[in-house]
Amino acid sequence: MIQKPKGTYDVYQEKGRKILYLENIIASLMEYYNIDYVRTPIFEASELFHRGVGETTDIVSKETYDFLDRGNRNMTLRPENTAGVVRSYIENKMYGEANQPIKTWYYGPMYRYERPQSGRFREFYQFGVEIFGSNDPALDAEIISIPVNFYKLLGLKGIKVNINSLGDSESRENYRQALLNYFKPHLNCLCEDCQRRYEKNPLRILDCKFDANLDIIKKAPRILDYLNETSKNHFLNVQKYLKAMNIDFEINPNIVRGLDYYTHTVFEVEADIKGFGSQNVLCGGGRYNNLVENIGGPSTPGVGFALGLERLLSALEFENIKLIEEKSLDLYVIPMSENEKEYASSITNGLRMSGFKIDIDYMNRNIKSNFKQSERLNAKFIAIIGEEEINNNYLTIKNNKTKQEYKVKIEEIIDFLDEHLDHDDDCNCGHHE
RNA sequence: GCGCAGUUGGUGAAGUGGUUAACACGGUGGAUUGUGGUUCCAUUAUUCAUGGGUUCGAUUCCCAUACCGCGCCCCA
Repeated sequence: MIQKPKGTYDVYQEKGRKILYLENIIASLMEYYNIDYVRTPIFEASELFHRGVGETTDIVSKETYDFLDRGNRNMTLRPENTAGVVRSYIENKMYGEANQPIKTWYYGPMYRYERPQSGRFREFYQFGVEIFGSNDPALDAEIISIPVNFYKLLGLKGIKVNINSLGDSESRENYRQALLNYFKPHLNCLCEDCQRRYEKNPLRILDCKFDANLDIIKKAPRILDYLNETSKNHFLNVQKYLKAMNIDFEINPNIVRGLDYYTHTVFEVEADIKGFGSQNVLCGGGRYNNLVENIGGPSTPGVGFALGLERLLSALEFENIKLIEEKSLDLYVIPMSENEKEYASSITNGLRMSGFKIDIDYMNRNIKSNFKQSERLNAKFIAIIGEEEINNNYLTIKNNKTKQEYKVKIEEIIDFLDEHLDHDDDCNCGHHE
């Protein structure tokens, strides 16, 4: 048996409908924000991610799907989409457009070679927004508002917004030095992972679950004390706008993010749901004012976020949020025998083109099984087509709920269905029978 | 990359070193030759992830591989 690759999954039936529904919500939400859709290739030159995401990040150093194409070019399946969107922004010279800032959203699969576990796949889908050309702190707040509003729209309750600031390059570098100096004499008190972090990304030490209770960690210098005046003001303003939008947040100085490109605001939205597993960060993002320049464009500020669809779906499931209604049909067509199938096909096709949801038996079931099938399909009406119906130009249509039967003339079927389907079955207003 | 636990039909699953692999749901056919959702009957895994090994014999024991699940690292 050929199996699907590790860490991937198939989408079908119920799950497929759910995902299509979410995709529609995303697209219409983005219209409200006046954000344009952007789509970039699933693979890019490997160098893009090395320069964009950062050579030293785990994502690039050990999690990418790399391959050599037939022209011996180094290619990588995108592990995230920010670098790709920035490349597209530069390559298409969007920085020159009149319409600034440039607001873009994307949705699609990302690839990371990791051990799968709860809420983590090798192929996973992200919805994200990237906005270029403005350093306005109000925009940082707008970015944070998108996932918050999206989750709210879906009815997801247990979410928590954590924000922090890494400051501009100057502040960030000062702080890094301070941390290195601070931890140097205590290195052997830290766990193995943290000793490695000391070399690679000292900010991460603060985030360690293992060492979290050590005094050295608790008393470590705090980034917020190292922000210069500009960075401090930016961060205060972001908070001001968040409050104006009524978005609850917490300042968490330990959020540093694993991607190298962040400056100023960084944030995470986590599922604050008891028992929800360890992969509880549903969304992450922040400002990246140096990224466009690093990738080779003009110095341009940017800010964005990405959220994972799989984690969102499992959070919704965990909170018992249904999203979609049960599938249903307007009419299920039952030909009595082989002789009526041609006629039944013609009726079915006509009604579909008139906007009804119709299906018909293709298993040549006996009538009893077909009635069962109509229930499985949640059909509101059943049409039985036999010799008598064909000869006399009518259909026997049965309301699957009330069991009432009607003989409906062929030319009146559309009117009949219109009339009976408009009024929902559980409407008790008494205006119609 | 590391650690732990799993893998039996369409589904949920029980089970044992030895030729019938329980039970339930679902599916199909019938009792009812054009009206079901109840009931009853029949049928539904030559096979227990894959490949090796031990054995007279393995789905059951051992090893390897694959995949799934959970955790670490990291991230969405």
